[in-house]
Amino acid sequence: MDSGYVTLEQVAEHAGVSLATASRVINGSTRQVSQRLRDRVTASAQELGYLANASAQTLARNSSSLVGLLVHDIADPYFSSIAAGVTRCAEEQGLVLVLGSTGRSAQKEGRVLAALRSHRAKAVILVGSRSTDEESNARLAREIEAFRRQGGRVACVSQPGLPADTVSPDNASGAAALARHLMGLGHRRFAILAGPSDLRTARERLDGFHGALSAAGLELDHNNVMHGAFTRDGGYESTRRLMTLGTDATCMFAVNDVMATGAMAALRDLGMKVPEDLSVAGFDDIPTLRDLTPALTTVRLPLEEMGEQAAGLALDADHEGDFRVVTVPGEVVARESTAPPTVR
Amino acid sequence: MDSGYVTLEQVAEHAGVSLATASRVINGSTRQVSQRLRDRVTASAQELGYLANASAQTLARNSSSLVGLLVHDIADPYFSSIAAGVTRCAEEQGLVLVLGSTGRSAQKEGRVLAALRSHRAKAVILVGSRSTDEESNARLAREIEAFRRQGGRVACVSQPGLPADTVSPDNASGAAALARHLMGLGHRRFAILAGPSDLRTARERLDGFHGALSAAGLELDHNNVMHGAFTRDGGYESTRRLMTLGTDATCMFAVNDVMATGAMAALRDLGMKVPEDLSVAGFDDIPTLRDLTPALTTVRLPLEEMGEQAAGLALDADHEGDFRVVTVPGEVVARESTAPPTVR
DNA sequence: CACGTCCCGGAAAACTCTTTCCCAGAGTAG
DNA sequence: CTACTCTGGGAAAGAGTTTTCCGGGACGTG
Repeated sequence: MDSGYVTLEQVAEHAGVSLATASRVINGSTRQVSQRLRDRVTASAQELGYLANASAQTLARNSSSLVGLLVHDIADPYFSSIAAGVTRCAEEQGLVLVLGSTGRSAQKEGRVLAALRSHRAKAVILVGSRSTDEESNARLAREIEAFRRQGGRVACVSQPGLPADTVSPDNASGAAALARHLMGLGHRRFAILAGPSDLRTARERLDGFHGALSAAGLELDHNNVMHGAFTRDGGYESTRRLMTLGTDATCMFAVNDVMATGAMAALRDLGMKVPEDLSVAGFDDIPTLRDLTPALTTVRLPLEEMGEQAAGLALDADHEGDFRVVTVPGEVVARESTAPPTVR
Repeated sequence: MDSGYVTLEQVAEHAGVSLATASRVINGSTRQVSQRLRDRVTASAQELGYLANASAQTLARNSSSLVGLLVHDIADPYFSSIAAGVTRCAEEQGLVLVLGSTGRSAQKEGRVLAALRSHRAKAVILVGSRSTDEESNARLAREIEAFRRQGGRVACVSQPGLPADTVSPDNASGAAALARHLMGLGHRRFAILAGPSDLRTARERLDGFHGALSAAGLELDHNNVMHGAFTRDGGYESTRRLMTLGTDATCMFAVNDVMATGAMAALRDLGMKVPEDLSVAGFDDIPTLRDLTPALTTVRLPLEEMGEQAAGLALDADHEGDFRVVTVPGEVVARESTAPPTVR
């Protein structure tokens, strides 16, 4: 019961070959090794219970098997769904996933990125849109460049515009399609829970929705657009505020499902019925939230697949050219939370 | 604009000191370095943009700043909540979190554990109960031992009985308290969605609930205990099965919230009203599921805190004695999904 | 003033791999 | 039969840190 480590040198000695040969057998390099020695080495490794020292390998190869995943909040089902896709993909390739939860802090993000660089991570996947603040985006772009210069690959989800491969939902089109669907039900006056005004994803969904209304000749009353946090509680708060101020809307669009969840809770607390008193629609189609009642009309995004795709982009080593952008369409899913407006 | 790396040697040269001195300054070893040299080194490091090579450090120190977190499924809100707590704690200590999603496969679990060993991870946190299968538990125990022999620390959440520090919810007491609460409402005949029969957590909750019923002189009809998957769909399926077979229960206990969610969906699809036709209670109090209607009566567990506590146990370096067990009490939260039984 | 002690700087070994370079032997073409 | 090319094995040079060990100077004591 030795408590120490078995090194490759010990394996080599046990097998009666040189260190070089042992290394070539264990990691399957380009060089050939005769079947005889090959068997001897694998048998010895097996017998001694050899486990390679990952840091030594990383040091020697100057490249590790680590892959980074940066999300804002892993407890948010939006991110955890994407994370599940990334995990699956990383595991398939025998890579080790490093999870960073940044809480939307650019500083934390920088720290994690530096740690990944310091570990010579093979790739990093940045999930979730940053602010539209030019300066912090520029800093992020620089960090990405530094990462890439060191031989790492970078992919983003939901953050187009960065110097990296990107998987991005078509927020504008999805929101526009949703708007058209809702207009088709007969709605003419909308309220929007628009999330933070400087968040790219929120902004695109708002603009897409707004654009479709305009195209149909409808105005969007400024008083009906509420900005607030991109969370369940943000949706709750914004809705209460909206209702306190009063609104003539017959339908409310929350730019993501968790905000819509908060909205429905607020309406319930206010004694309003969805969809009878007000229709509510969201965006994302978070799996865990599909069991809400009334079931939420929303725009479905294949979150897990998006995670897988991003991982695929980041790990597809032999691509060198321009940055690829995969646009993921959203699909309107009509459920019970929306209905034709009640005639008053 | 060099595309390469800055090494400590370059920093040392730039500062006009030896490699040893530079190392002592940068990582703050036990040895003293004069203020003068200290300043010179930090200035040089700053100026050159030095970033330590983590694998070289790991190799030299034989210990890394990696911490592993093993969950069954990161998309499950139970695990992602706990993960959020662990992440926070790890980040505070400047550690890098490695996420492994095992999908309840002992084999995958073994692979991730080996990877962590190979990286000389400082600690690993195993979340979620394994099966009650003796053999796979023994194998896991051996892996844990191997990990610890290499100097790593181990903590578990919800998996007592392993040779490691443990944070464990008091499943039996929580379920018993819930049972008493439901009996207090007037229920006498219960149905139970019991999850997999070989899953420790599920079993404990079932036994705790059952025990409280027995203590009150109530029988639990075997036909009213449904085993099935520990998931939303498992809950859905089990409920449909139960209803097809027919039941005299007035109240249903699902051993976790996600199963309860599936149960409520199934009841809705069958045209039954909760709680009028049947009361439903769950366990865990998953934050994302708090907005279900009717709101779910459940047993609240402080999931994020549990994650933090586990991380705390695993990272509290100067504890050497026996395995510590932190038992986390659950608190019954009465909501709308349960009500006194309707007199028929 | 001689001697021991302390403090701090540097040289070099150690950590465990990968990979380059060299070499011996076998096979092949002329 | 010579000269050349392959093939596969081994020695050794890295990769970037940490840490041990050694030594020189300052300081205090007798």
